[in-house]
Amino acid sequence: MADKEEICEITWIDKQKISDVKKKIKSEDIINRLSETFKVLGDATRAKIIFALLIEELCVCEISELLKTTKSAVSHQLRILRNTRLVKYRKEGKMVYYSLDDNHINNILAEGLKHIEEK
Amino acid sequence: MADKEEICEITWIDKQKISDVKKKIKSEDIINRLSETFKVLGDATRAKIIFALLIEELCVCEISELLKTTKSAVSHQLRILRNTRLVKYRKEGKMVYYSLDDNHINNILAEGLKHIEEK
DNA sequence: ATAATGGTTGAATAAATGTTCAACTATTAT
DNA sequence: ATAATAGTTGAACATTTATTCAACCATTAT
Repeated sequence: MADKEEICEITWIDKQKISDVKKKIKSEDIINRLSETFKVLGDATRAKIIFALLIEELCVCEISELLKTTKSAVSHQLRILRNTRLVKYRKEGKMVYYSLDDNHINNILAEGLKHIEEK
Repeated sequence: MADKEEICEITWIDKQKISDVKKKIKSEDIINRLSETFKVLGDATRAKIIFALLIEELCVCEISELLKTTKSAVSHQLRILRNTRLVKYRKEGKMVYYSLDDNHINNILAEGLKHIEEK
């Protein structure tokens, strides 16, 4: 009961709870990497790109036409999607065609949709 | 074939593709709301709070102790989680206990974990 | 070789975001 | 009533982040 004032008033129970949760919680590293992934999906432009690629592969020019933004902006966002292994690409002459590079994306999006459709 | 230069060189096919994707893609509104949800999960502090609440309900003081941050910072993030209906709370005396308020969170996180564990 | 087009990149700018700090409310104990 | 504690809130600050712009590379056509 030494440092009662430090962590709420219910010190003893509190310490039990805290250390219990600390043991059971996912590792800091995993949580950080997971939140990084969600952060990537958490931008409207990138989300639109992904939903478009869910339908079929597209080149940068087509994506920028679709989103009504510059090729540069699209390219910047595609780089982020590439780095997080969410999209892959193939070159065909001058064109670069992007497509999804993760089987789980569909499931992640589907679960997210359930949340927003619920309330 | 009027505005060939505007959208890549393969104008005709391009227009077909674009309008096809435009028809099939999820509505702007849904994509925006979905990316908003992912944005909430895309912050390390909020993600840690959620993973902690996944184990058991906790008061603000316990969460701040667990994350080694101020109660203020935690409270600010909890407000965001409240507004997006990811957590709920109950008051007990001076304490406010938070818990998860969405059955889908588990699934969303699980799908996200599959992605980061894959590569 | 030169021009034109698709795409990438880095720097700069503007907007969004997270934490801190101080002041505040609400509840409990003295 | 007063003090103490749990929690919330708004403003300020620093950091991050997305878009724009210009310059650049790569590929194809003339």
